[in-house]
Amino acid sequence: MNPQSIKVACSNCNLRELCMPVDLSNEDLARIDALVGARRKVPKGESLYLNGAPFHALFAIRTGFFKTSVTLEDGREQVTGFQMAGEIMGLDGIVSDQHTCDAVALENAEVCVIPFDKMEALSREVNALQHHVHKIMSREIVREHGVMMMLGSMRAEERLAAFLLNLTTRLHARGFSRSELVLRMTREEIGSYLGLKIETVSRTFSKLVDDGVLEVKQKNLRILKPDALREIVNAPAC
Amino acid sequence: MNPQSIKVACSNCNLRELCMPVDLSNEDLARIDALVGARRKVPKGESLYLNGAPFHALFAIRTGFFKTSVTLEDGREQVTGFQMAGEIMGLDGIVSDQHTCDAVALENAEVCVIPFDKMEALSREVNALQHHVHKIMSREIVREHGVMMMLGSMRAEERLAAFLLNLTTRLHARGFSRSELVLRMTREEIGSYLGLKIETVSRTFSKLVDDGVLEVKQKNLRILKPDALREIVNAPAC
DNA sequence: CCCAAGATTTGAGTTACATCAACCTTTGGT
DNA sequence: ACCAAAGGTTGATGTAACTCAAATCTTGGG
Repeated sequence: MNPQSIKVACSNCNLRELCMPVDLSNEDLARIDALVGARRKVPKGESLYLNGAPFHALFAIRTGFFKTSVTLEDGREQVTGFQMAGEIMGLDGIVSDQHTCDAVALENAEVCVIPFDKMEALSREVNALQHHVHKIMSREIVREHGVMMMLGSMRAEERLAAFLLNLTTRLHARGFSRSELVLRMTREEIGSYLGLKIETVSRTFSKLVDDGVLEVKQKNLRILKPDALREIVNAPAC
Repeated sequence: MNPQSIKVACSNCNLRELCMPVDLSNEDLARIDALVGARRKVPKGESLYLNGAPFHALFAIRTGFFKTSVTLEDGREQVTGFQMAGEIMGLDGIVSDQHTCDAVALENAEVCVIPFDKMEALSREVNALQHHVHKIMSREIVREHGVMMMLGSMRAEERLAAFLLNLTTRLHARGFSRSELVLRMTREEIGSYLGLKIETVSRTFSKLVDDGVLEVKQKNLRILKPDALREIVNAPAC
């Protein structure tokens, strides 16, 4: 198929149920189609936006994989999340009309650009869209509560187990295997996200392999005992 | 003044500029007045809502001080934030129509109850309100990025310094001193928020006192060297 | 006013994770 | 295809923060 012939339209996007409200009338759906102005390709390693960049749009990931991170003056980076197809990025920029974190593609990616002023205008008219936007932002707040719990209260093995379960859950919702996955990020990025050093991430992976919970071949993982991962998260200090 | 005579109205609320959009017409302001259904008193130690409770309203703090926290199955609690007058609580409940954290008053408090369906309806008509709500949610997301940075990348002394600077900044915006404050939370709650044990919090306070940065008398703090606190946050590992 | 329960501080010893270091593996540019 | 650079693993050692323990201080109910 000719790339140019791919219609930029939510209505025939196979991610629709992930990033758009359900139960829209055809008319409303057409209006939402009109909302998505353009697509943008982001090659692996390049940024979708950087801290300080002016904010004017949200981004819905069509394909690819991103990390977001904040950086301290002295250079310390904290990865705040990993985002995959169907997820919305850029919410951090609304409050100050500037982005306050970096969003970098971890593999070649393509995003739908959703101009925020147009989205606000349309969500005044389409109630389902309005509520959907509120839910997306609320979901992000709740997700971050989980990260805070992980960083503040869990030990290394629990953090890694929680991270892997979270990844596989989201991948499975996108039609991938529950038990096999390919990590798109480096050990260092995992460590930054989990508040651990790279050596600790590596050792914790090795321990899970020794325990027969995981198979690890580079970035390819196979989860042999998903219940063991769940036990690690729930029944910790033992 | 008779308590009953206090009018429930944003238009004459001295916190208006903290929790409401500015530059509203008198007409829009009146409609926002009508939005705030009731006030609710929350005595010290009691909850405004708990994890699992049905969500139907946001809450604007009029007086008092809250903590929010999430709890793991095994009982570990992670404090996710401390909230003071003018701040909005309950955003976590939107995504699933249930609250997903606990909100507990750390001193006698009073909140304005903002029914969420009414707020959505009005924000379809008052653009400034709509954008204000988006900003509030975005601000919370950005705040949580900062907490993640704190938990994932800072050492105990940096975390406490960042915490104190954040508190005094917010208190100062409400007309309080930049240098003196009264902690409304226990050392344990500070520790939970900062991902530290109570003994570490206590020792870190003691070190800051030894260094002449702080005076601590119970929950009363005086910041003697605010610049020293800023240096601790920015120039860490030394 | 008193006392029990809760909160805080401080000291001593322990540990999970970090740091330092060496080595191995993979990747991408020429 | 080669090689330098980047990513990853593993071992030895260090340390910030945790745990355990005891003493002190504060607070609220009767």
